[in-house]
Amino acid sequence: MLTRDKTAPLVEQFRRYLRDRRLPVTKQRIAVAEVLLGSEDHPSVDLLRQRLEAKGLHVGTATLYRTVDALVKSGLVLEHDFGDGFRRYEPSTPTVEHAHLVCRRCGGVVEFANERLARMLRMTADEHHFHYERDKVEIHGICAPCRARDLGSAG
Amino acid sequence: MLTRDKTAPLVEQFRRYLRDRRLPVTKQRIAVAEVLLGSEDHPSVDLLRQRLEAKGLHVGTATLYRTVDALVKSGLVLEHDFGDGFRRYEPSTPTVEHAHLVCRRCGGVVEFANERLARMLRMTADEHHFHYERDKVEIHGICAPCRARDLGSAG
DNA sequence: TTACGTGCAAAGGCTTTGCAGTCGG
DNA sequence: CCGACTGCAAAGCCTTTGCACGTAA
Repeated sequence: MLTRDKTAPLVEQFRRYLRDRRLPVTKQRIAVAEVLLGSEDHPSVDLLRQRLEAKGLHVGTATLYRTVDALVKSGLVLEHDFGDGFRRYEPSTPTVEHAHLVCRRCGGVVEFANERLARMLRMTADEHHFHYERDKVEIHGICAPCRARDLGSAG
Repeated sequence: MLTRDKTAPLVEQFRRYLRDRRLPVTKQRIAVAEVLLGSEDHPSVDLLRQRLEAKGLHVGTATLYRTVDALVKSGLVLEHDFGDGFRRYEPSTPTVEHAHLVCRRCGGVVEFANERLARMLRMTADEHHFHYERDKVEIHGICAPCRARDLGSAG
């Protein structure tokens, strides 16, 4: 399966991360890693739980949160807060800088990459003698499908 | 007092906003509006409560949250979530586009304006057939004073 | 074996809601 | 007067913590 091909090496990296600091590689941790690192969207902890459940895997809430934390600390996963009242996560693809288009109608998130934008932000940080660590760029509004739906029904 | 001069008209706008939709102009609402619209930083609800208390004004939690909501809906106040676990607010100054530099050491927030950045984001939204409503740009890292402190104590 | 993980349930922190009493217009 | 507001307290939601038991190495 093609998806497996992309996910497996990431899970392997997580295994290494755990081994390197002499932390046990448990089935729960691997289950969470596989589901999250194999996600192509921005799932919340609750959504991850649902996906695990769907695969017949039950992982306790605390373990789920703790494992997601570990994945974030390992650098393999990015944490987001789009203002939904909960956090969302995504596998981090270190080479591609990207920001998010967040639709307030359907809650959908589309990614976009922009080199110039990234450079501009680093420059700005420099200008303010601010040590850049990371940035967050979001555009909030209505996505194309939702716009079309609006036009279809109301206009 | 000079600060008063900037705040008063904003409070007046809020009064109008309330009157326009036949909502009561209560002393609590005006108290919250004065403190929030007069803030030059990004206070949380809890900080607003402290500032009100300091002025000898007690406003119930629910009322405080509801009034802040009203101020956000009126467009006079912007809501932020910098990932502290709570929301922060600031008077919106519609003419000045600005983004935030958030220090993860001291929690301080510095604003910066960037026309080009703003234009670029609108363009990006367009390219994705996304209806732009607002954006959120944050740079996270360590601010100059905290960097200096680090260098001073750690070498 | 032993340190760390796991799951459950309880606690926490911020925010919202329900309701009796109160007040602006 | 009436509809909306206020304050308190309780509930809600996501997340973290405490603890007895289990498991990777």
